Amino acid sequence: MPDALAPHLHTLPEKPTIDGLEGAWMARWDLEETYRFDREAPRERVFSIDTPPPTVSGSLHIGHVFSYTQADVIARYQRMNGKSVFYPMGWDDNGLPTERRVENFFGVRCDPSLPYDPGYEPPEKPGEKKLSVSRKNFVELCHRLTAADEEVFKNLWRHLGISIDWSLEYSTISSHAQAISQRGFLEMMRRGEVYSSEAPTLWDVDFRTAVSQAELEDRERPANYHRIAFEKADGSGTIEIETTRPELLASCVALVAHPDDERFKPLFGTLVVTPLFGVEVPVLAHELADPEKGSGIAMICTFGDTTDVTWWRELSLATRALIGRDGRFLACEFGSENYPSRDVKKAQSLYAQLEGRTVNQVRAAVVDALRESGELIGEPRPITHPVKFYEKGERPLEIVTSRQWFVSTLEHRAELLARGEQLHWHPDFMKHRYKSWVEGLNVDWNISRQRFFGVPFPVWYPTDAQGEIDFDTPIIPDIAELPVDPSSDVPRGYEESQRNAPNGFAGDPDVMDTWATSSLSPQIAGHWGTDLFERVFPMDLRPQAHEIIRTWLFSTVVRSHFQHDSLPFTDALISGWVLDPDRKKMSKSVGNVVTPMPLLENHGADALRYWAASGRPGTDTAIDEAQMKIGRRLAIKVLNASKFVLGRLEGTRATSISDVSEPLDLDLLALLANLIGDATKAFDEYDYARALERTEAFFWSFCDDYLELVKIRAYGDADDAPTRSAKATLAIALSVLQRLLAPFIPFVSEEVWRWWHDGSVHVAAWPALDELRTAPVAGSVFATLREVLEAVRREKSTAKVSQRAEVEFVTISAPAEFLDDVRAGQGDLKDAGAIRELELIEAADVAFSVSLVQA
RNA sequence: GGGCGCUUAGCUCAGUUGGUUAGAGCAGCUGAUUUACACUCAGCAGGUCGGGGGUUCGAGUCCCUCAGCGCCCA
Repeated sequence: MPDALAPHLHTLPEKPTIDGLEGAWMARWDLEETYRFDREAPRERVFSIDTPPPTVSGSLHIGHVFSYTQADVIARYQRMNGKSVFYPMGWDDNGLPTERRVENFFGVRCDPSLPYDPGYEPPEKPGEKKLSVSRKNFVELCHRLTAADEEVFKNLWRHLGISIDWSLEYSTISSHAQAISQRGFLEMMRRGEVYSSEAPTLWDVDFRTAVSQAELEDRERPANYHRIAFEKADGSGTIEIETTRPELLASCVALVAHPDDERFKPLFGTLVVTPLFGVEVPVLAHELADPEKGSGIAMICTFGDTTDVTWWRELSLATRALIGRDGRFLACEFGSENYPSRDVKKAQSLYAQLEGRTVNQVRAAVVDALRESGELIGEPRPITHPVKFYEKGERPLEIVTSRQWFVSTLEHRAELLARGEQLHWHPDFMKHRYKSWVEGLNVDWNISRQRFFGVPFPVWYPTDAQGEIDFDTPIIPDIAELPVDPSSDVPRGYEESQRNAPNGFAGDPDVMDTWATSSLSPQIAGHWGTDLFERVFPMDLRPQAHEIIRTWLFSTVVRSHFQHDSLPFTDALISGWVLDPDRKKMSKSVGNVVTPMPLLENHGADALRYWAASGRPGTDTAIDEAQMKIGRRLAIKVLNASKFVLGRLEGTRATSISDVSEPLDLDLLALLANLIGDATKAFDEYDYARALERTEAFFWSFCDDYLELVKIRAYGDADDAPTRSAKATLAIALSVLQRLLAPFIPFVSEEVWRWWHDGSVHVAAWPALDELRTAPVAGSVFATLREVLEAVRREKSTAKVSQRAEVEFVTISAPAEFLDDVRAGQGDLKDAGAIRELELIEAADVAFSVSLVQA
């Protein structure tokens, strides 16, 4: 920049305003392709960002502004730093949230058994009762609605000035993303990192799908302890257990107590008989039985909770699963091999009343029956305890046995922990979230969902002569054929007529978990398989919120570890939460969710960005409109100060750094050099908030003190050395400050930059120390002059006169060095303070005496 | 139960490897007022740095302990 400052001033506006800047610059950036990624840039000149693809079916909220601004500030810094920034935007549009939104928006429901209707149009308004549509029609409606939702999000990012290269836009349900997901799956299959198995799985009975460990949450729920008597098989008495789930009595396969529990030691290996159903079950020992809980001995049912699954597996117990996929009790026949009973007739007649009913209904019926038979001891005792829910669900999860695809994570736990150590976390302490999650994994990652709008598994299965599916020898397509939809595509060597027929084939009916797709965001955005991928992978930065460390971050690390033997990104920038103004977490149920658009309209994009960039990485931050107003004030100040400085430069010969000669000016440049060093270091450490804070403080002091000191000198009728020194310094400082502020307040920065430059500030070079060619050590002239000026201002304030009021003389008693500084800038000081005379007296301590001109 | 973070002025937050008298902004109060900016400027006031103990010449900062708030994992 630098050597020829004030080259060609464009016209300065008479009355500059920040209103309307957004629309104008948004359009101009599009036109000039300011944020376009240079496809030819070599890897070392690329800065690639693994942008979080938002779920467009979720509501837009202020958290998006917060987190995406923090990433954008880094992107803009890197771009100015000479990097070609790979900054794509993706939309995570598949999955349950979209399905649910489509169901409500159009008033439809997916019924996969229906045939496709090519001319289908949903009703104008959703009716009372949901209309059933085919799977393909349903998926089409999902595409239609997400396309509209994406526009809303895109509009916000553009208004916020997020410097996305929109030519890199992707969606996780596109055909490209499906092909990548399916390829990723097939390669894991080839390497033996996925497997399918029929196993007890956590199941949401409303959504009728399996869910993974990462999607669980514990909720405190009221329940009742029921004390129930089991008769010993030899008739020698009873054992009392306590359970919160008496409805599962018919599923009971054993009782269990801790191996060291003296109360039950003599009973281990003996049999007891379940009440009501008369089934003989063993009494067993296992460490997971908690002697403190209930009566110290528990009933194992298949399956009441995940501990039951562990017991069932480790103790090799019978399976008496009675809850179906819809949460209702299945049929069963007492007296059959798996359901023996001492009193088949009694058991069957009771169970006949339970079959087909819900969990709550069965619980009530069983408790009544126990009360009647006298086997319920006392009355149910209310407690509250944590119950596992699907995070988006409304009823407790059940455990249902079904066939699912799993990714083997447990056996790779140590490697995955090592990856977490290898990753650079910002802030560093966020790595504990990852660590404790990986350490707490207890099941492999279930990636199958029994849903519709998602990436299908690229797998078919042969059927035998009886039409039974052989899951052990799946039929898979070639990579080149992807994406495939096994529910409509036919595997090689088969014909459509053989679908679900004996000696034919069957397509895998499930779709992948959304995280199984979005965990490939680097591969999808970077076009895995092309040279682009080599230029952007591993990504330089993964910006994201902390609540999805266990899902998105973890799953991306897993996929990259398996596929590329590397981390998917070197650095993770973890944003905090946005809290409501009362520092409460925002949530839909509380109704305190804040939408960004009104704030954006009221305060402007630069103001919102200022607030967001003031929040340090990982720190939860309350919505603070006062802070936004300060950002707006800063933007306005930048506008006015720029106009003032550039007005001084108008019509003068171009200045250069070699014109800077006055001690005050040299000092300012040295301080500016310090600022550049601080801000650059802070950015390199992802501490953008610190860079902002330093730059902002400098800028205000530049305006209130430096400008005040030199404004008269800079007027200079004569084009003499002191005047040229001031003008050169003003030009350099303005140029540097505009660039340092550009990542934070891009709209106003661009506006003022273009008053005197042709290109965009956002692709201008980040300020470098060698632009200033000045002594790295700042002197004290500026600080000294400021101190004297403050004393003069204080005197005038106390006297309640104008700051422009004249001062007869100022007596300064101070050490020699201080007086030298004053002498070095006494002309500026007299101008700024309207001081007639300075009297300098050498003394040990600094003291001032200010005499105002009497009115 | 294990872990992480936070606790500094009325509010929101800085405070780097321990080092002068703990800082900023906002709010408050007192003023100023046409030559960049009222979307302005100046000044003032406001803090036993959550409690207790320790290390040190010296602690907001390091160690121990207790408490409160928030979150993560089980």
